[in-house]
Amino acid sequence: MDNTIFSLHSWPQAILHIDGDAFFTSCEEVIHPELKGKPIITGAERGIVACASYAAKKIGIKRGVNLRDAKIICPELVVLPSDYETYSLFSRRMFMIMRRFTPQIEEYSIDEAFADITGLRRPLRSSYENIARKIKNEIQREIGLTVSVGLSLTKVLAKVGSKYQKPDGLTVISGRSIANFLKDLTVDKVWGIGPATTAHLNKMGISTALEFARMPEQSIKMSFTKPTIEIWQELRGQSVCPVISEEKSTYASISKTKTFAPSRSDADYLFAHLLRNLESACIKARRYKLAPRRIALFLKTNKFLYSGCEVRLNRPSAYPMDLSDLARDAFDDLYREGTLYRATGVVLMEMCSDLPLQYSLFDDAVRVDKVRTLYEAMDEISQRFGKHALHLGGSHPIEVLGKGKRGESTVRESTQFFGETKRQHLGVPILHVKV
DNA sequence: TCTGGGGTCCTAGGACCC
DNA sequence: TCTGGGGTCCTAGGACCC
Repeated sequence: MDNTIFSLHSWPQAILHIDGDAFFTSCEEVIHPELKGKPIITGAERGIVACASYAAKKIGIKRGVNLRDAKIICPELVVLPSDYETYSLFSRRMFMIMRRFTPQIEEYSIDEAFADITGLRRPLRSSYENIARKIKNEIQREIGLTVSVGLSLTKVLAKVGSKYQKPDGLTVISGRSIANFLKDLTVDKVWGIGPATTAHLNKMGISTALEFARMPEQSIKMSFTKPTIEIWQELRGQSVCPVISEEKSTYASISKTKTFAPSRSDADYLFAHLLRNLESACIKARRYKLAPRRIALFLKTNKFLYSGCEVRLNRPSAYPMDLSDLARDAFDDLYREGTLYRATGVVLMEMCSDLPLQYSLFDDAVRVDKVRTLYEAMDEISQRFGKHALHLGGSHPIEVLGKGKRGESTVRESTQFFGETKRQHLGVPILHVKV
C-alpha cells in the first residue's frame, strides 16, 4: 500500500476517541445485573428503540425500530424507558476517569469523548497505546462499562478507530497504517460525511475513504466547502480539528418541538401546543440563566412542510409572559385553517446571559422586575412539583387533552374551566398577576 | 429510515452603504 | 439612463451530528 501522501512522523499528535458500547442499555445492566446479557432496549417513552443491547442487536433489533416490530422479532424483549439522569451520572464518572490522565478532554456527547494525549508518553511512562488501554480498563473496572477506543493522529481518524472494532475494542491507527484502515471504508461511514456529500463524491467516482483522502488538494478545494476540506485533511493525518476541553456552559440556541399523532387542524389545540413548547424552551433557558434576543416559531404540516417566522425582541427575555402576545401574532400569521399539522416548534436564538438586566427605554422597569420575581417563584414550585406545574392558561388545553380522551369537547371543557372566552384565554396569559 | 428531538456550523445571496 | 466596485451585515437554509 502506498502511504506517501500521509504523515510519516510517528505521532505528531495523539488523539483518543472513547465511545461507550450500547451506552444506555449497558448502564441499565450495571444497575440491574439480572438483565445482563438479555435482549433489552430503552426508548419505551418514545415508542422507538433508542438504544439496543448487544444481545438485542444480535437478533436484529436496531436503533430507530418501532417497538411493536421489535416485540414481534423478540417477544421476550425487555423494554425500558430511557433514564437520562442516571446515564448522565455514568457519563460523568466516565469523563472523570479520563480527566485523571489529562485535562484535555472534550465531552462530545453523553457517551463519547475525545482526549488529546499528545506528549504524555514521558510523564506517564507509557506508550500511547498503553495509555489508551489503561483508561479503557479503569472505566471498565470502576464503573462496569465497556468502551471502544480509537487512537490516532486526528479526531476524524480516532473516530474511525473507535468504530472499527466494537464492542470493547481498542484500535490504533498510526500514520503508517492509515491507508489500510481507509481502503475498505466507504465515505458515508466517515464522521462528518452525510448523504449529500456522499452523493457528490460518488458522482465524482469516489466511493472509499482512501480514494477521498487521495484526491488532489486542488479538486478538493474546488468542489467542497470548509467542513469537508477539514475532514479530507484529518483523514490524511493532519490534525486541524482541535480537542476543545472548555466545558460547555451555554447554548447558541434552545429549541423545543413535539410531534402529535394524529395530525390536527384546530387552532386552539395547535396554539396551546406552541405555547407549551415556548414554556419548555424558556424553562431550559432560565435554568442556564440565558435569555434569547430572537425567537422563531413554526408549524409543521402533516406533509412535513414548515411555515415559520422569526422575531427579534426589543429586550432579551426567557419569560413566556413577555412572549405570549408575540406568539399569538405569529401563530395567527402562520396558521391556515383546514391544514393538518403534525407538530409545532419554538427556537430561542442568540442567547445571552440573563444576569445584567437591561431595560429598554420603553419598558416599565417595575413590571419587568415583577415578572422576573414571579418566574423565580414558579421555577421553584416546578422544582418541587414537576415541570409545567404552573403554566400559562393558554397552554392548558393540551394538558387536559394529554391526560383525557381525544376530542374537541375536552378543549372546550378546559376553556370553560377558566370561565373565559376562547379568544381571551388564548391571547392573554391566564395567570393574572398584578404588575 | 416514510421521518423523533435537540443541537452546531457554514455559506450564498440580498440589503444597504460609500 | 443597461449602470462600477467594494465592503459589511443579516438571514435563510443546507448539511451534519448524536
